[in-house]
Amino acid sequence: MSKSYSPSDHETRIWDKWMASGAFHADPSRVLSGEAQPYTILIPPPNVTAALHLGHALNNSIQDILIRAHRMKGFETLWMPGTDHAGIATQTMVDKKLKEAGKPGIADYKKTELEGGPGREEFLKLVHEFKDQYEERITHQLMKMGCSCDWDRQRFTMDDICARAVREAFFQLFKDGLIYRGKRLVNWDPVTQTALADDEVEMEDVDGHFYYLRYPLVHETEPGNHDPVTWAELVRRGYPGAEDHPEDEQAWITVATTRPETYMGDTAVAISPKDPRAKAVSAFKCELPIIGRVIPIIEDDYVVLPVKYGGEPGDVKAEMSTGFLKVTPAHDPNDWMIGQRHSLEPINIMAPDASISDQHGWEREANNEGGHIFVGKSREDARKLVIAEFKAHTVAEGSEGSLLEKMVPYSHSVGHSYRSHAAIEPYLSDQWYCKVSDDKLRGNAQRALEPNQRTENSIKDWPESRPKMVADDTTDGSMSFFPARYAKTYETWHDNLRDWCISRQLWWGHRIPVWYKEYDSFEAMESESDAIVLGWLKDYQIVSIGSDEVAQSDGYGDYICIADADEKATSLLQEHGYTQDPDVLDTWFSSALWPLSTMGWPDATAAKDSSGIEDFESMLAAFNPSSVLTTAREIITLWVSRMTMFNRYFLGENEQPGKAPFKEIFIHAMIQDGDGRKMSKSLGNGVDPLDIISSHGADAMRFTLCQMTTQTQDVRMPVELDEATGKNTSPKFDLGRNLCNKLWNAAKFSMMMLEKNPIEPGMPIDPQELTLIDRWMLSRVVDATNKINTAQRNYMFKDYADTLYDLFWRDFCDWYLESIKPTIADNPNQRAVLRLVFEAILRLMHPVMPFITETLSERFADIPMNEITGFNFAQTRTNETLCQSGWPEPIDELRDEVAEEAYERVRSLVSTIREIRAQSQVAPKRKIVLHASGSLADDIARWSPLVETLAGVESISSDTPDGQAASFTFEGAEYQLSNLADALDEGAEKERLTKELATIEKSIGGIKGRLSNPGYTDKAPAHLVQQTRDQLAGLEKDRDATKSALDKLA
RNA sequence: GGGCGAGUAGCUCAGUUGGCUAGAGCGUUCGCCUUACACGCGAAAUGUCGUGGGUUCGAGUCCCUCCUCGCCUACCA
Repeated sequence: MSKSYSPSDHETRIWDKWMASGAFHADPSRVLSGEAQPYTILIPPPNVTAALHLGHALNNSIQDILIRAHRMKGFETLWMPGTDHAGIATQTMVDKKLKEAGKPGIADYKKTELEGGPGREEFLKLVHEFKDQYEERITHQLMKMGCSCDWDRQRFTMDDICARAVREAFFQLFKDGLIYRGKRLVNWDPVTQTALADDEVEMEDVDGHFYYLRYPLVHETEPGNHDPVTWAELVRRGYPGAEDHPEDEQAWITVATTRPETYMGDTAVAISPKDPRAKAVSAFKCELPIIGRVIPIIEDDYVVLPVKYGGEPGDVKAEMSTGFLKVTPAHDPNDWMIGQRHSLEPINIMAPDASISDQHGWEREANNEGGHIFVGKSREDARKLVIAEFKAHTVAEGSEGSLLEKMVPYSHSVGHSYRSHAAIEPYLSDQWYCKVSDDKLRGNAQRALEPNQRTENSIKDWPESRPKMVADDTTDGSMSFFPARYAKTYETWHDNLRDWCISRQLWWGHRIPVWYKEYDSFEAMESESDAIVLGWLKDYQIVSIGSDEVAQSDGYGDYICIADADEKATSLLQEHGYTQDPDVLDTWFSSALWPLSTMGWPDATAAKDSSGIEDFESMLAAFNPSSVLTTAREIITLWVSRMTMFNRYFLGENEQPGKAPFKEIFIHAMIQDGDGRKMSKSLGNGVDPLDIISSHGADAMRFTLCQMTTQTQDVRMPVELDEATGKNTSPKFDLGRNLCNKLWNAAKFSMMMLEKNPIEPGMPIDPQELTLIDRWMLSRVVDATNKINTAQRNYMFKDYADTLYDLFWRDFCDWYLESIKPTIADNPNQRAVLRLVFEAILRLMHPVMPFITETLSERFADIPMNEITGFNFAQTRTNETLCQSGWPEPIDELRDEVAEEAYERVRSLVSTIREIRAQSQVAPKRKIVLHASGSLADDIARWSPLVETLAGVESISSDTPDGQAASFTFEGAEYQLSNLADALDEGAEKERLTKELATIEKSIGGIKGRLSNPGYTDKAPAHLVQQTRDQLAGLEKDRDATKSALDKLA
C-alpha cells in the first residue's frame, strides 16, 4: 500500500463497482412481501439551471449518509434522484446565455411567434438542450460525491411521467373547484413579464421619498363639469385650518405617496371616517392635476389618522400621512381592497413591461384625459416627470405654492423578483389560482404535523380529523420536523396562507391543460358545450366551465379541462376552435407532486410502459410515504407545505385525507463563508464541490460537511483562494483529508500485522478470555455504535462524525494500536479482535466515507474473521461489497465497564509518566525505570506490558531507587522514576514538584470551600456530596505524597 | 413591527434533563522522521462562556433586561 491515501486512484473504480453490483437499486417487492422495511428519501431535485454548489454537497451528503446507514441496517432503501426544470430560472438563464453569445434572445422568438412563426417551439428546443447539458453535469457531480441514488429511476419534473401527474392533478383540482381563474393584482415581474407567487418575491430596502401631492378640490356640477371649491367653503363647513388660506382661492387636499407615478390610476381619495375633516370634504371631489380626471372622496376605516387628528404617535403611517390616501386599485393591493369595498373601477395605467400605457385599461383619449406626456415612459422616468410637472404647476392659476408640497426622504422595503431582481409591480391580470386556503389542502397540511410540534391555537383551528389508528399511522399527526423549532415556521406559513397563483407567463414549463373558446351568446356556449360533452369528447373525462368571474367578464367563454388529454383530444379541440391557455404552471406545482410523480402516480402502468421499469406499479405502495425529507429551511414554505397538501389530497379516499409524504423533515444548516455571508457567484466566495473532491477527495469533503452539521441554522466555512489552482477552497477540508490518510495508514499497519501472523479459522472466541486491552477496545466499539445510532436517529450529524473521529483516532490508533504492538504477534485472539474491530470501524465509517472504506474493505477481503461471541452484524441481502454489508450490532454485554475502568487507570498512569518525561526533558528514546510496590505493582504486572510500551518504561522495579529519581503521585501514593537522564537536575525537579503542589493545593481550596457550605452538604444529592468528599480525600493524599517527595529533595 | 437563530480559546464549533477543575479540530509554543501515518507522534499555553440583574447550595445551561450580528415574515400613506 502507498504511503498516503490518494483518493483519485480509487474513487472511479469503486463507483463503477457499486454501479455494477446493483447495490443502489431498490426492490419494492421486498417491501410488499414484508421481507424488509422500506427506507425512502426523495432527493430535493436540483434546478437544471446551474452546477451544484457546496450547499447541495451538504444536502446530498446527508441524504447519502442516511441511505447508506439504513441499507447496511437491512432496510430496503430507495433514494430517488431527479432534477427540476425550474421554469423562470432556466428560461432567464438560457435567454441570458443566448444574448451573451450574440444570438437572438427570447424577445426575438416572441416576435417570431407573434408573426405566426415557430418562435415558442424553437426557443424551447434550445432550453431543452441546455437542460440536457446541466442535468448530465448535475448527475455527474452527484456520482462523484458518491450519492447512492437508485439511478435507474431518475426523473425530471418535465418528463412524460411527471407531466402526466401534473395534468391529472390539475384536472382533479379543477374538477373539485380548487383551481379557479381570477382577475386580481399579482406580483408582476416586468422584466421576465410573468406573475410570481408571494414567496418568489424578496424584500429589499430601498431609499425613496414620501411625495406630498396636492389635489385641487372641486364640485361636480354635472358629469364632465366641475367648479373649484374655495377655502371659504371649507371654513363654512368647519374644516380645521381652512381659515389659514386665502378664502377666495381654490382649496386642495394633500396626499402622501411613495409612488407618485401611479396617480394616473387613482380612482378615489380616501379619508378615515373618524377624521374631523371627513364631513367637510366628503361632498366634494378632487381633480387629478394634468390628467383632469375627477375622482370621489370616500370614507374608509383602512385609512390611518395622522397624529395631529388622533393617530398613534410612533406609527410611521400616522407620523407621515396627511390623512388623505390616494387610492389606486390597479397598482396597490391595499387600494385594490378599498376599491372592492367601494365598487371603484380599477384603471390599469401600465403595460406589461411597467411602462406607462393608455392601451391596457386607461381609456385616456376616450375620456378626454390629459397626461399623454407620461405615456411610454418607464416607471422610473414617469416618476421623475410627474414630480417635475407637479413642481411646475400650482393648484390654480395664480395660487401660491406648487402642486408638489414637499418631499421627505424615506427608506422602506420593496418587493423584488427573486429572479430578475426588478422591483415587483402589483399588476392587474387574469391568473389561475389554486385554492390552497381550502381546508382540504391547508387544513390537512396543518393536521399532518405531529401534535407535540403544534401550537394550541393551531390545534383549535385545525383539529385532527380522526385519532391515530395505529402506532405508525402516516396520516394526521405523523410528520415531525428536526430540529423541532421549524414546525413553527411551517405552521405560521399556513396561518397566513393566501391562494396560490399558479400561472406563469413563461414558455418553459408545464402548459396549463385548459382550452378556451369564445362564443357570441350564452345560449350558443351552453348548447355547444353540452354537445361537446356528449359528442366528440365523449370518450374523455372533461370539466367545462363557462361561467366563472373571468369568463363572464370576457364575454361568453368556455374553459375546458380534460383528464390526460392526448394528441387526439388536443387536435379535436383545435378543430372546434378551442385554443390552449398559453401560460405554464408554477414550477412548484410539479415539485409539489414529486412524492407522487416519481412513484408513477396516477398511472403506474403507463409509467411502466414508457420507462421500461418493470416494477413501477409497486412503487407507490412500497415507498410512499418517504422516511425523511432533507432540505434547507427556505424550502419549508415553497415546497414542504405544498408536497404535504398534494400528497394528502390526491391519496385521500372517501373524504378522508391521505397520508403525509414523509415521516420526518430534517432542516439542515446553510453554509456561509467565514464572514457570515451567503456563498454566491457574484461575491466570488463559492466553493465548487468538484474542486474539493479533486484536491481532498470525496470522503474528506463528506466527513468535513458531516462534522459541520450542527443543529444551528448557519455554519461558517472560511474560504481561501488556492494560489496553485486559482480555485476557492477551505482549510476545513484538511480535517477530512487527514482522517482519510490516518485511516489508510492504520489499515496498512493492521494488515501488516495480520499478514505477518495470519489469522487461523477457529471456534468463536469468548470475550471473557480476551486481554484487558482487547476487552476495552470492544467495549469502546459498542459504546460508539450506540452513540452513532442515536445520532443518526436524531439527525445529529456532528455527533456522528465526532464519535467516529474519537473512536478511530483516539481510541483505536492512539491507544489500541500502540498497546497491542508488543503482544499481537503471539496472541491469535488479539489478532481476531484487531481484524473484527477494524471491520466494525470500516462499517461505521462507511456511510460518511464510502470510497475509502470500500477500498480498504477490498484489501481486507482475504483476511479471515474469527467470530467473537456477541459481536454481530445486521443481516443484509449480500456482503458482496462493503456498502451492502451489515451494520455492527454488538450485544450490550460486550460493553465492559470493568475493562474500561482498568484501562482508564493505565491511561492515567501513562499520561502522568509522559508528562514527567516531557517536563524533565527526557530524551524521547530513553527507556526509564518505574519504581512501584504494593497494589499498584500487582496491577501493573497484570497490565504488563502496556505501561512499558506506552510510557517508554524499560522495567518496573519494586525497590526504591538508590540514586537519583523523580517522584510523582498516582492515586494518592508516591512513586519514582529513575534513569531519566545521566544526571538529574535537582533544581528543575524541585521546581516541577513545587508547581505540582500548588496546583493540588488550589484544587483542595476550592473543594473545601464547597464542602464547608452547609447549603451544599444539606441540599445537594448525597452521591454528589460523597463524590466531592472522596475527591478531597484523594487530593489530600496526592498533596501529602508530593510534599514528602519535596522534603526528600531538600 | 412579529418570529427564529447566533454571540464560549486567535479561528470554526461542541457543551442532552442545572452538578467533578468548561471541551474538540485548526492555529500557536516546545520536543520528536519513536516498527502505519510529518496529512504524523508526545507535551504545553490560551476562556470575566455578549451585558446587567434574578432563581438556586450550585448557572455556559433556567427566568428577565439590554447590546451586536444573521435569517424568516409583514409593511411601498
